[in-house]
Amino acid sequence: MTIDRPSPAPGIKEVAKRAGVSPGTVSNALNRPERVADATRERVLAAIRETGFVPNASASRLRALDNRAIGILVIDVGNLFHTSLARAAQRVADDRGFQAMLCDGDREPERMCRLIEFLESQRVAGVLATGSSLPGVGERLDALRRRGAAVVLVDAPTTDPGRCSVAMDDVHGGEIVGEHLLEVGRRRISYVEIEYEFAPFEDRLRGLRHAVGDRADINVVRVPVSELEDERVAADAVIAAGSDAVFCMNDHVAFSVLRGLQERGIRVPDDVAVVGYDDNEFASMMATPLTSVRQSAQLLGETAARLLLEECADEDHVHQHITYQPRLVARASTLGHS
Amino acid sequence: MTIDRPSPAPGIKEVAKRAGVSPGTVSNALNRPERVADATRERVLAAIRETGFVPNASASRLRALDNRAIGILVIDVGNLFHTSLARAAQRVADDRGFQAMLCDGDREPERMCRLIEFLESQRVAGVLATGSSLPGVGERLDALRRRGAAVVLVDAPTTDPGRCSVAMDDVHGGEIVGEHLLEVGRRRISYVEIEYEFAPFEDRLRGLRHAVGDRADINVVRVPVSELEDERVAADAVIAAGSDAVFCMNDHVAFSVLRGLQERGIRVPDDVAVVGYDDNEFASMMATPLTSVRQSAQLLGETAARLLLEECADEDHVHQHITYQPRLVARASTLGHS
DNA sequence: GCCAGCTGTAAAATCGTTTTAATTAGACCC
DNA sequence: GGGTCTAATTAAAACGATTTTACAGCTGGC
Repeated sequence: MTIDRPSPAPGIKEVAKRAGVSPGTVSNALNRPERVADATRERVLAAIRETGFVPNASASRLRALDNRAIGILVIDVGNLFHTSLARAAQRVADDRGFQAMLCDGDREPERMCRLIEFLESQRVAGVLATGSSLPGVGERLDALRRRGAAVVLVDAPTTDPGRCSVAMDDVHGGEIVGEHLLEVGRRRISYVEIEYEFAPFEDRLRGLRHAVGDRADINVVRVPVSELEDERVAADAVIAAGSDAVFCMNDHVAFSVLRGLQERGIRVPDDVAVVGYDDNEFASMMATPLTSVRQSAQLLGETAARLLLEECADEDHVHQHITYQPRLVARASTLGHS
Repeated sequence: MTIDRPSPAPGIKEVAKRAGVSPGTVSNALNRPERVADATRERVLAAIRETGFVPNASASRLRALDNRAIGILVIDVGNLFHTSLARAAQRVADDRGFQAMLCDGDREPERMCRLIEFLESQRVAGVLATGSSLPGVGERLDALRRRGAAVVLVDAPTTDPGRCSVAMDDVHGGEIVGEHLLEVGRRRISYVEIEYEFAPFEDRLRGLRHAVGDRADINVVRVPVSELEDERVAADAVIAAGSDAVFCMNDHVAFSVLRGLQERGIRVPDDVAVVGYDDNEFASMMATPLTSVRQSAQLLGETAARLLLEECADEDHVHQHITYQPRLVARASTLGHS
């Protein structure tokens, strides 16, 4: 038995020879069908099928002037919020014939910087980015933009006239949580966030402070990224502070706080009320359904992608800043069993 | 105020001119530092920093003989199992200096085929793929392999001598669920799967049938992909069949079945026991903690990536087939409140 | 002083496609 | 029948890097 040596990929020249035309015509048959006679086109397509030709994207992009590739950069694909955002954006890109490259920052700012550099090396037409307020990331995105790429920021409400942005109003998100916790009679609130310089998290805290004023004490707990897996760390800090409510900067953290509190025998919401953020698909399924702030990742992703592609296509595109308002979904983790 | 026109990306020639060397030397300074004098190298690196030069990846890949890029193809990044698998693989690639392109099939087999074609057009050195048993996907992967790319299959236990594979023993996974359900006294079992020709799902059913023999009735429920969002569809089918247990082919489906049953007032596990598959991070956090079959996505992803990169590097690499055994994690959804 | 051997750099070829400019072949009109 | 136009195709240049090949400048041994 002979092993079939991997044969090198057939190039446009082999296709041309087989179809009895020149390489240029093959390219035209694929990219500008109107320029080539129907009969020839048929012959070329047949030759492509027979040879299994798949164009070398590197060569195409090197010469072609229009570039139908974009990058989608998310902080953490393991986080459902980012996953749906990315996926919604990708669908939009797909529909319009753009190739989206999904990049996962894995919660590490320097990895995100490396990914932006990767996208720059790919010479993508544009980038849809989350996490622009993380250290170094914004600067790198600016450099990309100066190079001519379209950049749309998600999750960073900005008034930067040089680009588009789509965001949720995180300050308001924090406010409605504050109001809700006051309503259910809480006066000692812990705010749990990842130890991370990330603007939306700061905004949520600011909103919380603003809504609460001096009607409640606020205690801030910062969990190092490395200890995120250990649910007891955050829960213990909350217990130590003697809080009667916890506001977590996202649902994932809230879930682990819920579990940590449960392990310590703390009752939710009787002893401590818990609020999350994002209202992901699991919030309502928890043992104690989680009160959370709903923001539609899908809407954000779609809108951002639409703006990005518009900017990639239109030479004189007008930048926009869109801010959506989140809303509170109250459940048992603050209301008790009703 | 003047708007800075986006200046085109500086090329290797500008860098060369600024450093007072030839373009070839710039390339050598970056890719084969040992060939260039230290002083020259320093000058080149300085010029690169000053110009903000980022190599055009298309041009590099076009000429360069070694290709340090791989593709990671998952069926569904929205599914936590696939997310952790992809991420673990990506970390391995990262560590070894490979650029991984993450591709999300979005649960659509033809989208997966398009993505494989995309990876082929990128001329990646290898692909780590899930879902090879989906219609069309396997064929497309074969074509890719014939072209010379390394392909490692995850989630498809195969004895194909032409490539590596890493998988969980899904038949055994089905068996341990069957045994467990018999142990807790169930005799009318529904197996819920997505309407999808996917080998692992069939294997789990086969294992279930094998373990149960004629000691219990098995009823198969196939949910169309389109109705996955509606939790009542699967739950109602289970209720209609009069089952006292449901085995769902993954945790996501189990969660929605749990919710559907709850909406209908069915008690879990008193009326119906529920078992999932994957044992993802939320299984233990549900209102009724979910009995599930644990398989380490991380282990699969890491191992597969390691094999893939080994194959990309080694000319004469020996193919391996690794199968891991899953184990059952029993919780309240089959045991009741203990 | 000559030549071999070695280093570091430069010049030129190359990768596979797209684009531009040039060419050919008909068609049409007066 | 000559000239103009248009449509279809081809030949060749271009894209921006890497790789190969050639060359210049030293070193050191005889």
